[in-house]
Amino acid sequence: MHAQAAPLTLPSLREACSQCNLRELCLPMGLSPAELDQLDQLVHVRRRVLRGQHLYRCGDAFESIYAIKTGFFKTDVLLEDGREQVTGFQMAGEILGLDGISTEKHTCNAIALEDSEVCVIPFAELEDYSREIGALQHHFHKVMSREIVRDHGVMMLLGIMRAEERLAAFLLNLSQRFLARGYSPTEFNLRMTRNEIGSYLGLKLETVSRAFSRFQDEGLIKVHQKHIQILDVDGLKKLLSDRRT
Amino acid sequence: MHAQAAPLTLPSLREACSQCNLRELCLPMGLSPAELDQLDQLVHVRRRVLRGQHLYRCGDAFESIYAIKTGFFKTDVLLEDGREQVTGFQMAGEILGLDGISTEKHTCNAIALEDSEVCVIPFAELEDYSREIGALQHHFHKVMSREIVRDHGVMMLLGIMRAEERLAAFLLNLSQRFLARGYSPTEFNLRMTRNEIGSYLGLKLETVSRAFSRFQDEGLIKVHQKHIQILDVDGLKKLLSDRRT
DNA sequence: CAGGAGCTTTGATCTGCGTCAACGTGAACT
DNA sequence: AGTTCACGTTGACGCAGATCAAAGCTCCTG
Repeated sequence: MHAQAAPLTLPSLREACSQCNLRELCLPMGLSPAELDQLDQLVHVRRRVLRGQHLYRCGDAFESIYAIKTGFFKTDVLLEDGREQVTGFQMAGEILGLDGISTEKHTCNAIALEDSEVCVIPFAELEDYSREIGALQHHFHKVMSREIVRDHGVMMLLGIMRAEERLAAFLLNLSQRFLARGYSPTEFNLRMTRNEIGSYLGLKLETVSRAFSRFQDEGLIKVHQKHIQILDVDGLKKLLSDRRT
Repeated sequence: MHAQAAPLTLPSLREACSQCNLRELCLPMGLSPAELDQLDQLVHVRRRVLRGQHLYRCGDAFESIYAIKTGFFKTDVLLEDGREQVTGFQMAGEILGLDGISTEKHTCNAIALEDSEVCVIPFAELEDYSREIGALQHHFHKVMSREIVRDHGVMMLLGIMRAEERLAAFLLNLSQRFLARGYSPTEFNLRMTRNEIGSYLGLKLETVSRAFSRFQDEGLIKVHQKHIQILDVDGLKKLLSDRRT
């Protein structure tokens, strides 16, 4: 079927949830120290996924969800004719695989955009722990709900925004997520190609490229290939609210 | 704030989950009779929502999710400038309000498209019962996951399909859902306007209207105002696969 | 049953983004 | 240092769907 990195059993608990610096962004958010110790039992396998490799594919049996420890992913759905809809970009602390719960098969592909490492969370066990730890149960529900809200945001992008609004919203969203992870919100490297951005935003790569150039001409950002510097956050935000009728 | 129908305490258990004819579509799906009896304790308020009224609004505090007992809803997000993105249409047996879990505020509006009745499911209590009834917990997770998968489908509609493909997909989706509820999959009344369909599909109402007319000219459907008759299901399906490059 | 409001249909025209094409750029090889 | 290849930029042109406009249909209300 498909090449899959060998699962990696944890040699120690040094990197267990309780010690992980992502714990306040990730699934263990808001758990007490005692509860956190319980959670350390849950995550006992980690998996390395090299750039370009699939973490899972559409149609794969669903058994686990994944928390990104390091790296960057995209999820996409492919049509028979080869067209691709990128449904999201995920970074450290975010959860992958929630789509598989409903049918017990994954319904999209998850592909690493850089060398990455994920914590494998066996779903049946997560449900067991959730029944014991109310805070975990509740937080997991929040994670799923957040994904639904995020999807609604993407629908708005795709349904009612024009090209430049979409790209501005995209940049601002990345910016915030980098900030939340302690990185610069104004200067970062894109991990995805123009084509992937376009596929996410419902645009062609040429349109994405032109919009980047336009933003640069207007002094909103500085772009050099994948390197982005945001010079005028408010200017970008204004693009979102200043919508022509 | 906003007008709200008075909650309706159940006078009897005649319409409790265990007796409800939607139980195999709705939250109680797959529960044992004993578990079903437990669930009857959970749903003790029902609410009537007249056509055009809001079940909840964006910004309202989140306390409950809702199972549609009868009727038809839309959910939407409004932009300051008045533009609307319809994020979904919901019918009997489907669950509303999952978006509110993440922030404890609703992030969209839910509006009845016909006089409707919903079962109010206090969310904190649902979580309590979920911790006791594994099958309920698991099914609730499936419901949330299904919503995520559905959203991905909408992204594909909006991101990569052309106008007629979107409308065909929309009609086929409605058709299946009516079938699952024991109604004719080939003849039904739309509860939403052309404008609402357009807003859902990322199209203008004129484009929706034209696409309906074209489908009719091609003998795929018969349309008269809100009444739809599907004459050639396979023809509609073919529209989805026969995508031009 | 007249008048009007809301929705739908249809035609004419416009435009934002897609498409096609050519060229530029940088990183990873030899 | 030169070659290659994937990715990005830019320009010219075309088209799907938006916009503008007008008229028709249905169902309400007085």
